[in-house]
Amino acid sequence: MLNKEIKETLNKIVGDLYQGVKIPDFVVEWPQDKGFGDYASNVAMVLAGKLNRDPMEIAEKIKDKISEVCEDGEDENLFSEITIAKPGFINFRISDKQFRQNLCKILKKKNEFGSSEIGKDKTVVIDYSAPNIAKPMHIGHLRSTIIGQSLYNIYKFLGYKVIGDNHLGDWGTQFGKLIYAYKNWGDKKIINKNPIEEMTKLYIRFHKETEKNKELEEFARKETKKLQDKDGENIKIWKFLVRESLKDFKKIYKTLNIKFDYVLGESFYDEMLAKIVKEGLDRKIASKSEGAIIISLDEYNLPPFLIKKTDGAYLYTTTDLAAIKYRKEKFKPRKILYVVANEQALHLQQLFYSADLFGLSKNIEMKHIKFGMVLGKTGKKFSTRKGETIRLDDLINKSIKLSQKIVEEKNPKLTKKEKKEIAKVVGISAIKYNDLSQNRMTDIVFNWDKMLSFEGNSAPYLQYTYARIKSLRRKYDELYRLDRLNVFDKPDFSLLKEGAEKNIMRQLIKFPEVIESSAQENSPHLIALYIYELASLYNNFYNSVPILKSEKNIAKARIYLSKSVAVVIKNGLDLLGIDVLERM
RNA sequence: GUCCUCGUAGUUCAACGGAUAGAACAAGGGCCUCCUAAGCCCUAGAUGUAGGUUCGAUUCCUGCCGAGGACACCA
Repeated sequence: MLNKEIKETLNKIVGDLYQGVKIPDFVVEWPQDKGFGDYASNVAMVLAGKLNRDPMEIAEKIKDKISEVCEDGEDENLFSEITIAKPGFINFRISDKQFRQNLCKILKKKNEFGSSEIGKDKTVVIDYSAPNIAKPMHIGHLRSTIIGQSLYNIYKFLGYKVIGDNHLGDWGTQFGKLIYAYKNWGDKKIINKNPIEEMTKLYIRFHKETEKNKELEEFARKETKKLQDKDGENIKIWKFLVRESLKDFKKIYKTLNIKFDYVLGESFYDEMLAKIVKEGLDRKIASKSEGAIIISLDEYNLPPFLIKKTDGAYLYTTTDLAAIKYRKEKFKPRKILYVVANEQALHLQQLFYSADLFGLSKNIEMKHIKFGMVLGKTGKKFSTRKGETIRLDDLINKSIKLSQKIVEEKNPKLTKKEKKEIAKVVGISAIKYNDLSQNRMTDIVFNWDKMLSFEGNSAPYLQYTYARIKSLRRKYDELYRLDRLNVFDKPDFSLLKEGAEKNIMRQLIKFPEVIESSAQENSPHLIALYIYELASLYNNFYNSVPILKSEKNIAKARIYLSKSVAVVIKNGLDLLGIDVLERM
């Protein structure tokens, strides 16, 4: 990757020039204004501060040295020009040859372009989605699910061994409530017809009744305890709920193309919980407090972590600790990423410190990948208990329906089958892209119009760009089908001299760097942003120069440039878990 | 009360401490006898507030104001 090469070169040169000086952190980046060059570095300015000298003077020296190291002759070199600018920037212009070679590389590597081996022999566990059993998946699960899957794809593309784990909420107090409601108010016939639907109603009813009768909480607690003690009837009801829920979840995962390597719910760790707590007590990590067992986190300035309740039942805290232990032993990961909403920040902080105390986090980077919450139109949290949330299946259906209408409008000539397929892909993509294109920690106030946007910076825009290129390609093949010269000759990219073409080539060369930084920052949105910029540059090009109608050799070069763009758009969208379309 | 996250055009979002703060939607104007107008081009419009750190701050630090969230027996 060019940014790394440049950084290395600079490091070496600065090391030579200023021996014995510790080189401070500096960056090699893309200047906002391409007038400055393709890459820029602030190395002279950071050095100037340290050496107390004029940055321009240092920049000049570095520049001269690079010119010495590199030979002249534009075609052989990485750089065609190095300049220095105002406060002390060193700007690099990449030679045309590099750009042309990069096009060849893209066309050769195709769907491998942008991938790497930097993650070789490293394992990363990603914990995402994690819906609760016996409730429909709702809007609140969307971000974790989509962002998690995208991170999964990105790490995999970089050569990591990735373990996707869906830590289902299939254990705990909520089941006491559900079991109580099921036993007392449930009508088996109705429930069997539509299990999750009916159980959700019962759940909501439970909370309503509790407001009138506090005793219910106590009854529910008892049912939970009975379940955890493996009471036959309760286990049976529980199994039924898990089975039915999974059926529903799987439908949604299939639609959204979400995959897991493991689906280890909280119940999976049940056996380990007593041991963990005992170990904690034995090693004096945990202690008794007010009848419960806690891990005191005073030294980290955090509230205590409750791992066993007064009534003897365990909590998700205990389960989460057990899960770390299990993952550490089974997968030996470098990293564990928790793709979980912001509201869990405290819990995860406590969890990570507790894991530290247990010595579980040695050599493992545990990270909370947070995101803002999706809020109701009142600007407050949606409440499942009050039944006000938006169901994921409803959202998906609504989006597909809307996109169906738009396909009909825009492209009535397509066959019915095609329209249906396009509507499905576009509808789902729009929802995904809406989330993945922003890294916002701010909460999202849910809004149908924004969620289902099909214009501007949206998935359909990118898919449209891709489909356009595919269409060009089909026409091109037809046009030159019998032209030997054009069939066998390689494209001559040196014919690409337009500004719009250069802009595209500049953008294409960045792709591998973007993927790497998106993994580093755990931010799929960097990829989304990048593809959007690429598509935008391409559409500008498309509208400003003729492609098929230009001179034969230029047409060929432009077609292959277009093809490179299509490859990169597809690779990028793949990483986001978004499908492309041949036509739309 | 303590802690966490966030305040950027009318709206939704960009900008590893860098050069003139970028887009999209909405508003106004233009571009289909020409490769997909789900597109392209042009116009107007923003860093909550007061300080500090430095060559340089939307970004880092502190105070204030505002929004959301969390704060031991739910997950």
